[in-house]
Amino acid sequence: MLQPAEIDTSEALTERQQAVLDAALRLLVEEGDNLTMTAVARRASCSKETLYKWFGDRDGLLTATVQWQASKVRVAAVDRDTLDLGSLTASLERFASDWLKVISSDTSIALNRVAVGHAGSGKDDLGAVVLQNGRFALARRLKPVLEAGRQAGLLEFDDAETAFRTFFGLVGRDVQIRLLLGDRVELTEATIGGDARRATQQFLALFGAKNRP
Amino acid sequence: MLQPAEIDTSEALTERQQAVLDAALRLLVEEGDNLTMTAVARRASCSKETLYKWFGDRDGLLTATVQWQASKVRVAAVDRDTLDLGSLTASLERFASDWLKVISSDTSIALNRVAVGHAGSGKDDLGAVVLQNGRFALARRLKPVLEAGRQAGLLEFDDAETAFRTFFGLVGRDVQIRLLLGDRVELTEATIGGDARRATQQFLALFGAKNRP
DNA sequence: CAAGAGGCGTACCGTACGTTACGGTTCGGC
DNA sequence: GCCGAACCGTAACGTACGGTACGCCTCTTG
Repeated sequence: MLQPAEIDTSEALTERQQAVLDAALRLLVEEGDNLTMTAVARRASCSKETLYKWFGDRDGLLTATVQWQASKVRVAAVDRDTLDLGSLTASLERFASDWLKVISSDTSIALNRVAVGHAGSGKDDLGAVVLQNGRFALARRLKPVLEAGRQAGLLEFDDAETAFRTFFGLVGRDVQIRLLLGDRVELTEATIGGDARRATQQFLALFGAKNRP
Repeated sequence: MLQPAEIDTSEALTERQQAVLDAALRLLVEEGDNLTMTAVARRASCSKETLYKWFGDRDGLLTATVQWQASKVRVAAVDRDTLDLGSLTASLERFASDWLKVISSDTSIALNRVAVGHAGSGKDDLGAVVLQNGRFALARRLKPVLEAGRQAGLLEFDDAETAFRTFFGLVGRDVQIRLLLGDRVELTEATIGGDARRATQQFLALFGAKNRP
């Protein structure tokens, strides 16, 4: 397991700095890891000296960019006052659909690509950041729902982590690795919805309580 | 979908050339994508000129290395003369276990990392090569087993591709992306075996025929 | 043994890019 | 209106690395 790498999203970012990071982000999506500091400066209409003053060096800029994007995708957790099979199903489908939308987005693909590329040559911890705000953030948001489902007698499982990982696998399947490797998987709004429903039904078939309350 | 990118594994590789590629492979595992031609030459005890003569340029060397590794992991397909639930289960577990072993190996992680890094900046087609010899090769080997299971009345599904992708998801779950991003997932022989059994049971629960023959 | 090919080691070139330095401009505060 | 700080644009520096050239060695072939 990696370090918590807790992100304090605020960190006092100026409007201007956020704009610069947005520019860097757009450039990252277009150019991948071979963006240059000069290009970022030009795109953001700022000087390189400012970039170095604000972010230290190239790696600093990259991590700041990744964290900045991460701070934007924070999705609201689902409310669970009245929990019946219908609302549980809806929640799971919503999570699945949101997740598929995220991992198939241009920015997510670009960010994961550079993070994967940087992992191993342990210069920075982009991988940890992406992991924390991707896979682990999803787990943190979904597990309460699973626990609530178990409390309500709708789900049966021993370990929430294992249940979550199964759901994760049923939803994502081969999509993320294929996208990262450059395969153009067709993911329209419709197929995402269908996949979300299918994954949810499969999950319920595996972990749904046999005798409902 | 990417181009077929059919690999002719032989391509007349000299013993010496294979040795050079092995050196490059080892270096790739150690250094990641920032290996230099000089380092490869030194490690392989050959001159850079030879590298360029044999492989054209850096990308050529990389693709040759990836293909060379790919040509080594070709796993034998399972025989299926007597197909009952026991042998089908064993086959599936074996596939799952082999697959987990592959994706958690150092070389696979390194290769996937550089392929992911290169995808998008469409210089070469490392992503296609890795995909063909990874995810798609697995599908080609596993689908006949699934079809045979259906023929024998042990499995029920409409689309073999969909069934395969579900199996893929149940086996891999979050393992590959976590490994690629640098998370140190604990994957001992024992846990791999357990995961393979669990995934297989879940798959059978979802796609096993209700009334066995 | 002579000739030539293939290959090793190394020096070298060109370039791209990270990083730094500097002059000019805007802008808020006195 | 003046001062200093922040910042823009750009030029300059240093280095790392992809790619090439060349001299020397070794081994095969006639």
